[in-house]
Amino acid sequence: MAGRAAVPEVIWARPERTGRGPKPAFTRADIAAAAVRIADERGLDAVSMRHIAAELGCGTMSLYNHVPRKEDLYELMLDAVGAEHELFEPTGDWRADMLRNAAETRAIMRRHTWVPRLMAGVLGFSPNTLRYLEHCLACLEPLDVPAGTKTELIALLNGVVTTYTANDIATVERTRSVPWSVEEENAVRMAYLGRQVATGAYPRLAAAFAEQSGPVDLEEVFRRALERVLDAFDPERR
Amino acid sequence: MAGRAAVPEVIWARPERTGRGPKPAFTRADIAAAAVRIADERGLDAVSMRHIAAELGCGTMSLYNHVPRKEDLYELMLDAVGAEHELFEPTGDWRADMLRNAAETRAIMRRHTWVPRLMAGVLGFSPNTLRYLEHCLACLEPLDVPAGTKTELIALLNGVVTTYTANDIATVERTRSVPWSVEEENAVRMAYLGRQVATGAYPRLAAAFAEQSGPVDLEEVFRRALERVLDAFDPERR
DNA sequence: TCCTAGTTACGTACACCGTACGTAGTGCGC
DNA sequence: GCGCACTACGTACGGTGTACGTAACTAGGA
Repeated sequence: MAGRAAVPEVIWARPERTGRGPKPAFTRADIAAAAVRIADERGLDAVSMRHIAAELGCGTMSLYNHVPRKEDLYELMLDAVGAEHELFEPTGDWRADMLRNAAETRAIMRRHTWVPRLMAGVLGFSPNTLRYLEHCLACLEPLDVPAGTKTELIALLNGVVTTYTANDIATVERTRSVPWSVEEENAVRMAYLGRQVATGAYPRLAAAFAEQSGPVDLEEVFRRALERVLDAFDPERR
Repeated sequence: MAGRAAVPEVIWARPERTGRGPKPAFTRADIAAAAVRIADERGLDAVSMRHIAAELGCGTMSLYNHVPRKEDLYELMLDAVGAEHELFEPTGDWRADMLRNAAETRAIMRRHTWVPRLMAGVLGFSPNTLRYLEHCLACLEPLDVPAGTKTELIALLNGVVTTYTANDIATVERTRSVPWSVEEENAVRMAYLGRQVATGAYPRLAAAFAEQSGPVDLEEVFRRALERVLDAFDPERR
């Protein structure tokens, strides 16, 4: 152990202010809000310490008094958008409540298309994440299964929401700083896919393509996936 | 449209070589292999054009003759590890076959801990992805549901595998270039979580914590999640 | 056969990134 | 009132992706 660097504390365990010295010109929340604003408007890659500082009208290095590392900034950002979850009063219908939670998560991700990318790298138990977890458990109160199963349900459902929504918005986030539109990029990718399938190298895939008439309703696909997951945990449906 | 930049072709649609000029000193596959090697050994953040060039013993800018943008490199990397999927002969038991596919995906991600992070940003229909998709459809041949439902099953299952495995390995990837160990970082995070739960602010979460006796077997949790998803699509189980 | 056009390889250069470090000034706790 | 812990911030360093220019090379058309 001797000589080894100590593990820094989680950002949430670090006190925002200790009392001594000049009054800070901005708070941790200000920084997070600025970062979120930048990510929303100009994409996640535009979230640099310099840009945040510019947005806040302060020097770049001042930020490090509030946020020790950039990775902590990412946790702040995720926590900030986590606050957008409405922690409504559970209705007693756990399926409906969880569907509502899922819909809200999806909506949040649509508003902040960079969220899935950050979630893939950060395992955060931020205050708002914990609050949301607790809220989900409250919604699941009527469900008569062990608590461990409930957390598994929450994890599974959140995972499905994330991956499904991430696929929808991946192109949006990618084409952020590029001189062509999302639709154009999608068209190119779909054209390639169509050409590949047409070669005959993927017969079953081709059949699946041929089967579908008209455009897929992504919202409907999403809804079905959620229902399936909920079914898998519903004692009355098995 | 006039004056607008054209959308570049998907990397897979670009021919590897057109015939004129000097013989290339390395191939696209060489670049992908070098990138994967670096990512495995030193983490995804170490995958820079300069490092790849050093690994290949060539100039940095030479790479751009083979890979127009770095994002394309990411697609190459994902396709390269996609080749590690064993496309076995379907047994006729679609559940067993899909479980095997899922286990392989999980194993691949454990070998290449950077995969989830890349998958969150790249929507790729690379050759190996298409082959894997076709293979999954072959495994699902005995399942008597519409083709659309089968693709939904594949998507849902892959999503679950990704999110579950990503959570396991997120810390591994994060602590790559940092002077403390994964265990130490996890300990700090868990300590914080324990402290928060102990405050009493999250009673249901606390109850869930108290309920579990002994450490959770992540592998078992994973297996259960898969079974649940498969159940949701199994006509004989509903 | 030779010429030329398209490709490859590669060095230089630029704008940008995270952040280590040093300095100056502020205001709470003793 | 003093000291010290804290804030703010400028400078600088080593890294990044990649635009651009140049030289060498080779296949196809004359």
